[in-house]
Amino acid sequence: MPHRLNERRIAETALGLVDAEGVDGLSMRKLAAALDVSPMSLYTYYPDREAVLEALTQLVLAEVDVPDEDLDWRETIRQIMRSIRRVGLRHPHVAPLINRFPPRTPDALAFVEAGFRAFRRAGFDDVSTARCYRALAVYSMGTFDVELSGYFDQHPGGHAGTDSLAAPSMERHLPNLARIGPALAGQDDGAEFEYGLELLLTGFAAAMGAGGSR
Amino acid sequence: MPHRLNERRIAETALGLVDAEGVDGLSMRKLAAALDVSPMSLYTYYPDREAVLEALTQLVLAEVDVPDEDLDWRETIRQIMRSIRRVGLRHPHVAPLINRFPPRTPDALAFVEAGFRAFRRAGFDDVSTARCYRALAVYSMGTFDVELSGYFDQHPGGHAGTDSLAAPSMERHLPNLARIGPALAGQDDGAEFEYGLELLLTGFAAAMGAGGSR
DNA sequence: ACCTGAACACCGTTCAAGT
DNA sequence: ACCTGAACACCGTTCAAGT
Repeated sequence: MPHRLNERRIAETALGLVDAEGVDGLSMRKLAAALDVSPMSLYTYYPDREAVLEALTQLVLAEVDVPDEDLDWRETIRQIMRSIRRVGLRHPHVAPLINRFPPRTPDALAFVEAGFRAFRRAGFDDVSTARCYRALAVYSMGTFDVELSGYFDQHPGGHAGTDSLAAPSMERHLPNLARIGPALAGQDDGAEFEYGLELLLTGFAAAMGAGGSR
Repeated sequence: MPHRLNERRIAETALGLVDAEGVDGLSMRKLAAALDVSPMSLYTYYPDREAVLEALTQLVLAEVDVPDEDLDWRETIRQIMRSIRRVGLRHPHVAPLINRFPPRTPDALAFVEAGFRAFRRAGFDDVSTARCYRALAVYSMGTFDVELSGYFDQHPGGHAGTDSLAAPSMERHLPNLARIGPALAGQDDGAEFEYGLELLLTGFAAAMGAGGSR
């Protein structure tokens, strides 16, 4: 009765390691050590390290909340998108993996199905729904990219470049960048997320009204 | 007169390796071999592998075209965004790096400055310009994520899952996903990109008219 | 300063073998 | 089937040394 290894326990332990030390901090050897087994025993359950990363991503995607069924389609999408963002903020090191591995397990697909249901209830046809889903996927992934890796923190003109030696030369050659930098650095992540989200929802609604499906 | 090593030549050779073999295919040892020097000589020019990846990304960002100055602001943004997408398609293995490393060199920042100029000419204030720029950054990065890694090709309900053994059970438990899958698989990347882009531009224009800056 | 070879501390995964 | 230890073919980077 030694170790009771199984797919789920391996994925959960791997998720803990990635949350704690980042994706690069997850090695098959460290994972095995954390489970108190030999490295090669993991290969009974997963063909390679990539499969472990995919599996741990499914666990995280399953954390996305499914809204109540009686909501307006806009509010349903808002709640799903906000929950996705919260999950990303809770697992910042997993966010890049979410952008690589689509949901696959039934638990991970629950929020996708819920979103599709909302569009259908609202009268969107399948092609329009696919189009909206794609736009929302693009938006959540892009949000992870800019928000969770401090993209604008390192962006010249933002906080980083302001008081560097290069600043005078930047004002000369890139005056607009220099002027807009502070506005970029002062952005509120949550507010910008809501702004873009409403912009998408408004666009979807307009396409609907113009004859998207009826 | 041996090797004439320098920052740029290293970055260009590294870009060639990444284009050919992917990010994982770039090792300091292989890069050194391609330049016919010892691995450690690279560390005279770059502190570590990460810095080499950042440098090669700057080279790629510098490939983005800067539109003519006499264009409408919408058309300026369209042309910049399309050029970014083309650059990503030309260097698919570099796209994930573009999502991690902001433009830093003057050449890489040229298109950013051009975009800021266009917004300014159109009367956007700095805060609105920063907001639009962020939304466009989110959009281009999300586009790279979904388009260049075949996100929807592996997505259940799309091409992959259709004729698998799990299909019947999926139709039972995730009926909307099953129905919308084909529409997702049939999407035209270019058309969807244009759709989302117009949606953003329309939203920006509406915010302007409603008193964004005047 | 620029470049080197040797070494250190790791990797993922294959293999042959055990139960 | 499940798990093991040893080995292979790599890594990035430190170090001490050369010019």
